[in-house]
Amino acid sequence: MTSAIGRARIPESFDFTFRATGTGRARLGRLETPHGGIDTPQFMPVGTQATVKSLTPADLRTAGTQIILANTYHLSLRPGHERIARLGGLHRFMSWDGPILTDSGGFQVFSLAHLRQVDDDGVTFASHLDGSRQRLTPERSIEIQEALGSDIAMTFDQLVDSTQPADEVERAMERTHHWAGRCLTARSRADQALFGIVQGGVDAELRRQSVAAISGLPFDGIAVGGLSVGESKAQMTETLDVVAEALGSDPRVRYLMGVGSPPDFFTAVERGIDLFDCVLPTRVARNGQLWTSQGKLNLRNARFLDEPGPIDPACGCETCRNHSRAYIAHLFRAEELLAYRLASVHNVTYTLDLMGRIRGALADGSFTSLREVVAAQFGGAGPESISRR
RNA sequence: GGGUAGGUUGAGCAGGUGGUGAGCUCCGCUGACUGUAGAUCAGCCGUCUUCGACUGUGGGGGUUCGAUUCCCUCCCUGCCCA
Repeated sequence: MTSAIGRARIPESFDFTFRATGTGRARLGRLETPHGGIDTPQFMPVGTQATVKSLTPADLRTAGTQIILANTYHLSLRPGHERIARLGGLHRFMSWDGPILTDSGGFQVFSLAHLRQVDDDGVTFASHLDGSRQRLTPERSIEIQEALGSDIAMTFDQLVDSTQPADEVERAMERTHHWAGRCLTARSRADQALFGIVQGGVDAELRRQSVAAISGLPFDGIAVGGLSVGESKAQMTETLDVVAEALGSDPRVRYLMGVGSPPDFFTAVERGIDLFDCVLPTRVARNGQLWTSQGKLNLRNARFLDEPGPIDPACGCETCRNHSRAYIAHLFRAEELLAYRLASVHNVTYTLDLMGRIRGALADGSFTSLREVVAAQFGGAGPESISRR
């Protein structure tokens, strides 16, 4: 094998083909991986700890899942990536034989900010489980992801929220660029793709610099990170415009990390995004919020206790075929575990169905009207800004 | 029948031994959630004309400038004894 950093081609078992659709920069594509193909635009349910919370692999399959996301940081702490490797790798461990993308732990640099210290070489965490000192570097992240055996690994990056001063955003971006090169050097598996991550906050010039730096490296895909972390919708849209313009005709698959809501998908697909992941569909499901052809429902609201119909008459998921709103509302009140599964089954199905509808609309030219329908259901363009605790 | 401990806002409690009881936890109502330390978090949760005001400590009466507190009486509940 040639040195990893010099390899410009996607690993042998990977392939991404796409075609322009005539709708903005939107593309229709197909990404092949060792564990199966992915139709794009596509959404990846998040299974941080080797499980999409409350769902079985069979549930995921039935919902139409083509690829899931799992997490380097969490799995390295528990049960440990070496243990997962000994048990045959992540696919066998969790009994999911479809494609898996692993996040690098970079997001935890952001979400666990109060438990870590960043330096130019890497990040030291105090484990959220037992406080023990944990070191994550680009090399270490790749080592863990290779042990897990995901189909797609992500580079270790640093993201900052939009409230940070400009020099802090720039410094995190430059670290991300250095770390990107180190990740490429560290990779050793030919059956695992590696995606670079563009950072730069909401500053157009920094984003252009970051696109130039990351797209100039031989990554198998390009991710856009550092969005949906507190900036306004307008800022996210503008940043996606800048990134799309800067990427130009780059043929690699494009992944917008951590997005999103139904209206967000349209914003991003129009700007050339092929892949999404987000905890939103599964997290809000566990908190009683169900996404439907009539918009968002909060099943904790009293009125649902007396409604005999399904969550969404337009949905064919297990939940909607078999259970009433009244029943699910009852399960939430009683804190019965089935509530979480039924709600998650529905929201994942809704989200993946929506992706399918988006692909269909791109194919037949009805994207714009679909976007308007969904925007009407979900309150226009959604919240003015993306909040975060 | 005798004794004893109690009765505080839907429930369970805290507090208060003469000087402004609306405090907590449930329940309930509503909202939030965007590369998951999240089956979580936040607000509200007696009434009203809600930056404030009023009402409320089982019922009634008394003492007092002032009573949840002291006195009388009645009602209700738990436990013990007959």
